[in-house]
Amino acid sequence: MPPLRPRQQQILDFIRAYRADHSYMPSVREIQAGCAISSTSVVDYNVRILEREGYLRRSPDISRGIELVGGETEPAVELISVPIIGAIAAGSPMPVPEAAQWAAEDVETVSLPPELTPRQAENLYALRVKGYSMIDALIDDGDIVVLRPTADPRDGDMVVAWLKLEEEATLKRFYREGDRIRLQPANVQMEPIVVPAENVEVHGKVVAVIRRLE
Amino acid sequence: MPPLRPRQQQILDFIRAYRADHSYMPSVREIQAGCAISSTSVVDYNVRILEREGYLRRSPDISRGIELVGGETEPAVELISVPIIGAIAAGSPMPVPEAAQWAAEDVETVSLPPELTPRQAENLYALRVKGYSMIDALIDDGDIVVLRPTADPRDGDMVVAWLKLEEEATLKRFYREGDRIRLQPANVQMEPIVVPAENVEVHGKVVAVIRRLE
DNA sequence: GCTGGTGGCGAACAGACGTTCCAACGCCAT
DNA sequence: ATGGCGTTGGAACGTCTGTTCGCCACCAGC
Repeated sequence: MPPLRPRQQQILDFIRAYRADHSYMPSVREIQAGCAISSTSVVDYNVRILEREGYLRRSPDISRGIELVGGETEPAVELISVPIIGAIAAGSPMPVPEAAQWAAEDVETVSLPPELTPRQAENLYALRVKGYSMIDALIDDGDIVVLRPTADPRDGDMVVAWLKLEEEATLKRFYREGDRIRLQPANVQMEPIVVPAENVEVHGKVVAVIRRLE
Repeated sequence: MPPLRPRQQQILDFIRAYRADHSYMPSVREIQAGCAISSTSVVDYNVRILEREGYLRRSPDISRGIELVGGETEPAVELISVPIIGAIAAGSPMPVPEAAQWAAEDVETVSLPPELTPRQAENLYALRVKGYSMIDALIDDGDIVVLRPTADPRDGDMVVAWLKLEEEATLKRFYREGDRIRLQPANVQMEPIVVPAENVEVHGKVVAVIRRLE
């Protein structure tokens, strides 16, 4: 980006400052007054340059339709809220994500920062881990695992698997091996388990793990 | 707050949905079209009620001057940004947080959601874990550990400890035992190590661990 | 019946607002 | 000078947009 002219920098600063006080963007005439410019056309002229240089975007013919392109435009859309719909523990029945639970008001939620948000962020849900049965997946008691529903995971994905016979939920890396499935602990020191495909029910794949200490 | 009429709920939902797609607020006529209302006066009538009930605020005579009153006006204060000032691995020198690094522009950062933010959130920094040497603390290669500087941790805190003799950084729970210090792995199956206090340098305590898969 | 309150409808008004056009100014190389 | 170029000023145009006003449908209570 080439350096901005004083006028353009002034206008950009004004827009940023305006945003701190209002939830909407300034109009051309407010920018004019705020920067002591004598004509709206000068504002339009310079805003047009700012748009060309990539500092902001405009929606034509829409009042106050300026958008700052920098990160701080809409943090709300970047911080997605994920419901913690239950707990997961070996031997306990697996909570299944149901749309009915999502709407409930009293469900605890975690917010995912942008860095943790997966590309496909729909229908995410979270589970709180109870006990130490997931320790071979490097998951501690109390950790939050964020999941995306998948019935058909790819090899190497970390999935939450329900072993029907053993009636046990487990968190492992998933590998298909013919008609059997190898579930590999994340901890390299530990041995994998291999089970028939029909004994495994994959509920979702892990997209993030969050541990809060202190 | 009294329950909203269907029309008002519909309008409120539309405004919230609109907000996800645009950085500006909808005009009365856009609400009209989006809610299949045949007159702008109906929109005005119901928006006026929504304002009276406290669901939103309006700036008179200002285009698109609706503001949602709900929490998402200033999410910036809830989402704190933590710099990732380096990597941590056994045998490599410990990165020390320095103010100089914080201001640097090219430092990668993580954002902590409100749920992860500790009560005392000042001078936080983060390290990216390299290798599998922290696996007994349930920390995987690539994990992000968020730290708060502490020279004097309390028993049971998970700390970043630098073993001077071994020239090794490690992540363990910290217990004082007379003039020695016991460093207890988070993984209960593993044995603690006990070292003289003068051989240990505590750099910070872990307040969160973030693991991103996929 | 009459009445008042609620909610919807359509049209019109007035101001807010983006956009355009043209003249003029300073600056610099020709 | 002379002309091109970037920038400013002033004004007007046309649309966008909030607001208002009158009218109607429905319903409950008198």
